[in-house]
Amino acid sequence: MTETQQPADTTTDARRAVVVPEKPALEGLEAKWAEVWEAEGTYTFDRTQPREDVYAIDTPPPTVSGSLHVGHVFSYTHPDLIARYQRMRGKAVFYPMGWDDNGLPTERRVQNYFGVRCDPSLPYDPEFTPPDKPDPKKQIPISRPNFVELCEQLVVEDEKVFESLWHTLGLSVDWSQTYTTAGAKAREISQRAFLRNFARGEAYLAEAPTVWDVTDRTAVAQAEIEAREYPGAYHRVGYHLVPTGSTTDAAERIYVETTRPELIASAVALIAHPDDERYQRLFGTTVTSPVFGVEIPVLAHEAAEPDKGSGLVMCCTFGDLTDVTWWRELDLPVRTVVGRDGRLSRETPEWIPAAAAESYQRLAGKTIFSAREEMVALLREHGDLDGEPKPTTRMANFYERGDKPLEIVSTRQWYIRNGGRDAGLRGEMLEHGDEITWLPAHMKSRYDNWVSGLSCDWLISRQRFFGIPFPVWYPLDDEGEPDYAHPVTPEERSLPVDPSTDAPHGYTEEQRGVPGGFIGDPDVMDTWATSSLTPQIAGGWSVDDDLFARVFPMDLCTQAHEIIRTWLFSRVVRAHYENHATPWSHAMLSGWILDPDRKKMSKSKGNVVVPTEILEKYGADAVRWRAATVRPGMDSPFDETQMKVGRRLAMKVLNVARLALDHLGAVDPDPGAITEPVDLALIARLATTVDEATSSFEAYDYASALETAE
RNA sequence: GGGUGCUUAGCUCAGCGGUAGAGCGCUUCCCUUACAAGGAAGAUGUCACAGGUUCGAUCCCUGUAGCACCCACCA
Repeated sequence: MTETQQPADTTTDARRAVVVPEKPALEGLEAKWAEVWEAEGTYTFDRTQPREDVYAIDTPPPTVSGSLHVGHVFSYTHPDLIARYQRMRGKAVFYPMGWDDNGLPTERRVQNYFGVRCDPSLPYDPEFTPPDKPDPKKQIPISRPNFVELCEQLVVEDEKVFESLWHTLGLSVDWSQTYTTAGAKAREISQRAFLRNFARGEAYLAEAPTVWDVTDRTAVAQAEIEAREYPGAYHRVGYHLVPTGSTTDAAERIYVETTRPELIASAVALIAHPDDERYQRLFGTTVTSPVFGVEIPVLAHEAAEPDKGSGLVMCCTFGDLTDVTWWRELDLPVRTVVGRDGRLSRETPEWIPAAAAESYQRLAGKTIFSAREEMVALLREHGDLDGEPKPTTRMANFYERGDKPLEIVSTRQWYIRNGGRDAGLRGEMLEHGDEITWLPAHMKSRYDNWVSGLSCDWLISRQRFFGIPFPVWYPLDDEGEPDYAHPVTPEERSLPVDPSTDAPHGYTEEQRGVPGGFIGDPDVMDTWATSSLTPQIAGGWSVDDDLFARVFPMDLCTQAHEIIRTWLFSRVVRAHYENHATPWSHAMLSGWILDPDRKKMSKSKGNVVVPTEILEKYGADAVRWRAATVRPGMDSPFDETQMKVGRRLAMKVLNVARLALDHLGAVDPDPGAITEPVDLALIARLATTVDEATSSFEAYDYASALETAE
């Protein structure tokens, strides 16, 4: 080939472009049809239909502050496939879309985007405008109302981006049925449901040890905890058998192995298994803690494992969840040293003897990490550390979005009963699970597994700023102390309320914070406490009961399998209380889209495929085709070479249609007009295909339906 | 430690008690205005492994291994 020659296929293409003027193309079809569907209301829900002619879908409201990857695009295609099938079957399809703009992810995004942080003690500044170039190192403190304003401003922008993507993907959503999880309707419904839970005793306020994230300074629910490996070290620490005036005496010691020596100041007991022969003689006696000389009992409890460490464990209030059990069952005192900021308290606790106050002050105000180092130094100085710390890797609980291990602190929080402390209720929750058709069926075991393993009620309050406030105030007594036992609640018709700006009935704003007056509950509901009501919010429970009666209980919920324990379960809880019903008859769980190395796509791994690019390159039909080949619950590696197959198929369908319309002319609609044996055979074959595809779709097996159709 | 799923062609996956399938990829050839292509032909598998049931097992049962995930696990 010489330099002047063109590659053969290019010349062919060029020639075609001239000869075939109207080259069929997929480009631009998404935008064109999205507009037509919108204008004609093609997917508008027909709310005149009775419940039996309606097919209602509960889809996950995507977190708008996050970013979407191609996995979302795949999983959101799945309910659309079902929606389109049900529409073809004549159902009025209720297919709303929500935006999750609530909670911590939004707060974090606002902090980073605008370079601000919320300081609730500041007054509202109506003049405030965020800096043009935010400095992430120097966040500007702003008031809570200012912060919330920025949140609301940002989520509107985010929602536009998401809606545009869903339009491009061709989801047959009824865009007049959108909701947000932080909007006025969601606030009203969330608050109403909460008030009814409270009135019926299903929601309650309790002061109790709480799993606490020191970074975000908020309580965290059991469902949001994940165990991760975390490096630590065993420290062999000596407790003194004979209380002595001086902790440096060579008194007889017994040893515990702890990874958390910084908590020795909060030790309330040493515990061994009742059958552990090594410690029989010590049960019922007291020992003194190293360095501090605090006297604590040696007790027996079955939860102590003889083969862990020395078999003798230091119970602190609180080091871990087992400590909470011991504290409760053995009636131990609370000796908190770790504060909500993750630092050891600055004041020397009152149970530390005066002689040890100086030692404690070396730890005071330090972070857990620094306090641990200092405590090790103290133990060495006192001769109470046996040998060197032995490095180990252990499992520690983390907030799923956090990067420091969770602490346990005693705080006052709102809970909703979910069966975690009530076997009867737990049984009812399991029965709801039995009523759901799980797709795939084995996903039910995750639900059963989770519900059966619940160990506490559902903690719904968060010490954050952007979220739905609890519609609750507390009266202040003559000393100005809140009376938490007698919360004041609003009338339902005044919802939604913000107790930080609204005064309760019977009080005036001047009485806020003064003795004899009131204070508002400062907390907000966790995002799951709101999204647990998506069927009620989308369906208009308590605000549009006619609509709700036509769409609830719903037919289908679709979601990712990793949020069965959070979103799916919490909706079962709320529907159980509010509607005495299982919220849907079917739950379809999507798997993950993995990268070519079979790793889950995630932003932090940097392996995400951006959906806009892939939609741009191959078109919505190609992406949808690929999504439809992935069966419910299956993980699937993203393979770009597969995209062109779907594109080719879409092109084929388009061209077949053109052939039929342009070359064969109009088809006689009268079936009797078809007499040619070949035509009849083809039509019979088509009928079989339709039958097979239909029965696949009836079983929610869109992948088989696709296979049949192809 | 408890639980779930998976293991079939180079890749992604169907399938099923009766001689192994699709798409992509690969090889060879044909065609060049419905098709950012099309058509025809072809190669490629101890159906993870080991037992058992059966006339017959890739499929059912038991066990083993590997991979993935869920739950529990802070001494």
